[in-house]
Amino acid sequence: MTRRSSIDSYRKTRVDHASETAEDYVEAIDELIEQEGQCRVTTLARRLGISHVTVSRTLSRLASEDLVETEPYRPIVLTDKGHALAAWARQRHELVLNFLKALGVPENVAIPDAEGMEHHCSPKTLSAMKRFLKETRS
Amino acid sequence: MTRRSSIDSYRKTRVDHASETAEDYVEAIDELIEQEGQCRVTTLARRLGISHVTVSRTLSRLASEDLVETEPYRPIVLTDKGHALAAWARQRHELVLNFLKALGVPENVAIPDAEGMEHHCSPKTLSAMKRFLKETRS
DNA sequence: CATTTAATGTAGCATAGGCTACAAATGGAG
DNA sequence: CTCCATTTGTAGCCTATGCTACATTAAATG
Ligand SMILES: [Mn+2]
Ligand SMILES: [Mn+2]
Ligand SMILES: [Mn+2]
Ligand SMILES: [Mn+2]
Repeated sequence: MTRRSSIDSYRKTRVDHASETAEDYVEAIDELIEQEGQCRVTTLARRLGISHVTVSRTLSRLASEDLVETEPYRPIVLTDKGHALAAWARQRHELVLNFLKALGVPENVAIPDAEGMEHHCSPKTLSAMKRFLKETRS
Repeated sequence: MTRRSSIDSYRKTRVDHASETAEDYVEAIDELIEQEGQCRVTTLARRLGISHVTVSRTLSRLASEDLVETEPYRPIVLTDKGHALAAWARQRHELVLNFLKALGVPENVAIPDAEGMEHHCSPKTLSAMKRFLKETRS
């Protein structure tokens, strides 16, 4: 039994990053549909702070992964799978953000930090955060 | 004043990721030098769980950023700048890990999660973690 | 010291995600 | 309906980071 913990940690982080784009996209799409009734490529690009070209290409990949459905010049639609992922990602994001705020991190720092941290929180870490929130609230 | 918070959060996360490789490399190099007296390409590749080819190429970039010094077939050396970054990264990593453990996350989950989360923790988030550790210890 | 093994480097390929410049489609105003 | 502004798509470029296959250098071993 060699020390393979570090290897596994780095691997896990790479895996987290591989799913990060998909999670952030479906999350943003879901929110935009909720807020504006539909999600267009340009709107999404503005929200993510990147060019519409990158968004368009990434959406093709997400479509091939059965997370979104796209038709030329039409609004972006989430598949059932995409919607489920979005719901999960939104819950997790909210939890991590609320946790940081409860820990005493100012909101203007907690918001950007949560955006990155959320993708690296395993179920047990999320549980610990929930526990902390419950204890703090009482 | 439009809602540009999301844009900035995504941007910040992309910036975090851009420095992540450098941070993890110098951190691992520093630890390997401490543990084994020197750091070789192969050893580093084993530790990171990637091929020696990727390590070798990435080291060229880090050398151009004045973080490491490399000579063909020689051990990897950290520059002063690289060593300073390593010291900072190690401190931060340890803090995040200890924080997660103090929060009640089992070590076998805290270790991999900390590896990714560390890169997204702003100074104020780190301060909040330190505060929590102090309060918990007492 | 010759030979084999291990370490390192190099060539070349792939994917993901940035970009600008330009082309084409859509939809609304006149 | 025509024309123009906006949206979307496409071509083509870049960097970072993964890989395998192979070449070369260094080190160990008999
Ligand atoms: Mn995110
Ligand atoms: Mn990350
Ligand atoms: Mn680290
Ligand atoms: Mn790390």
